[in-house]
Amino acid sequence: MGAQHSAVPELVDESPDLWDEGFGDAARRLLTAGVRCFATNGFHATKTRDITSAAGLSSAALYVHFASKEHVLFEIVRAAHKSVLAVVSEPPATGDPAAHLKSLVARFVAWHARYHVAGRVGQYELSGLTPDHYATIIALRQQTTAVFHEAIRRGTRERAFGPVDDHRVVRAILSLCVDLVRWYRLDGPDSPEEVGHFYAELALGMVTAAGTVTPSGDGV
Amino acid sequence: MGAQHSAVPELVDESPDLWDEGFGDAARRLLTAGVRCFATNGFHATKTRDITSAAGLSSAALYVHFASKEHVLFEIVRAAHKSVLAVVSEPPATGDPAAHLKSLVARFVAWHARYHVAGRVGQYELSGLTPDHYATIIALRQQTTAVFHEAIRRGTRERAFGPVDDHRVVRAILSLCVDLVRWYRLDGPDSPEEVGHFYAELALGMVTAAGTVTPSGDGV
DNA sequence: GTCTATAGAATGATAGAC
DNA sequence: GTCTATCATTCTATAGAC
Repeated sequence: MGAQHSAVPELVDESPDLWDEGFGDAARRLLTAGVRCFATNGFHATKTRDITSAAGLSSAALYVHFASKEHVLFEIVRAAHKSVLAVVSEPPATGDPAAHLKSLVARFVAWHARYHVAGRVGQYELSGLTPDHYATIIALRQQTTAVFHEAIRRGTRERAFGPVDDHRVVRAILSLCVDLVRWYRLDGPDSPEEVGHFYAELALGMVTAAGTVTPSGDGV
Repeated sequence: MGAQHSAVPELVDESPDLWDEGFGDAARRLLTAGVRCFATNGFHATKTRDITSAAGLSSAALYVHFASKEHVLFEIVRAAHKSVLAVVSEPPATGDPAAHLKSLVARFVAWHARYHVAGRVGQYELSGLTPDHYATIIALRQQTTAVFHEAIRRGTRERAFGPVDDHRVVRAILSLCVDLVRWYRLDGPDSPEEVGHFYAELALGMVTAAGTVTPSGDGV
């Protein structure tokens, strides 16, 4: 009952590597193989032999480059979250709050489209991490979330957005943007940048037209 | 390295059972225990003993009620998807396309909030299913998706919505609504119905104000 | 239907040669 | 650094008593 009987479709992944310069060639091949395996079948369903054979190595070779299977997962998840944080931390081209938010969302979404395979692992395989590694990832994720909070707060402060609920809107935008790793395909009709622009407009709509609903209450 | 060392936080789940009337008391306890285990640690990380001990039974008792661990997963996922389909299939109270869509989204979101634990399993553990069972679930999911497509198409047909891209908007709305199972807590500030109403407004904003972006193009 | 005991298979990680 | 061989463990599922 291994990966060979998997019901989930194969993934197309032509995205560039995310790995640190410090990794050698064999280690990078193991990480690349690990992403594919973990994204398709999950961390616990992936056998160390699945990773090593996909990387063209024997089963023992993994332990020359990584302390354990969990360390392979950790390096993948950390690289993904560091890459996302770097992308959202780029200064936007303009000072307008609406354009600022749109630029932020477009970059965030384009990343998740291009790296949708690594994005799945980074979002859905966190339960395979040790508590220490899990805490490290959550800290990185909070830095990314903080960038969105600041963009929203700035828009409301400068009266560019409606009186939206900060936390609810940020959660909604992040949900919208992250979930596309579940369905996006690089061989589909839309490029990562096209999806990014489309979702940027949707996000702006959340903080202007429909986002101006009164916080709490019974929703009437 | 079992569930006892898990890094992920405990889940609060006070939602009613989803199980068919055909299941006896022990089988229902096993399904309820299975949902918690699968949602917290994933299908493959969950051992049959985790489920049976949480249900107050010996490890062999599982096989009296289910053919395998995978069958427990399948019954859980099927029950969740059937319940969702029933909820979105309820006829809305009004004939207005905007109110129709809002009612649909509100019900869909309230379900995912109330059953967020089962919702996680239904969305993120599908790779644990056999190909046959996977196909059964995908068929159920497509019926639910079709309800959203029809609601959007009706709004554009009757000029109540902007000229939105059908598939892109449906995917965006479903992403927004489904992803909340990753973060929603029943002991948080918002009730399932409150989140449902809030997200209904966001979804309406997607098909009116910001949704009227030109399909495809370079996004300018 | 539930239990104890265990068969049988698979897996993460290691030993040691080259 | 890579390999072959294997250990020690863990886990699903079954056998058979009550």
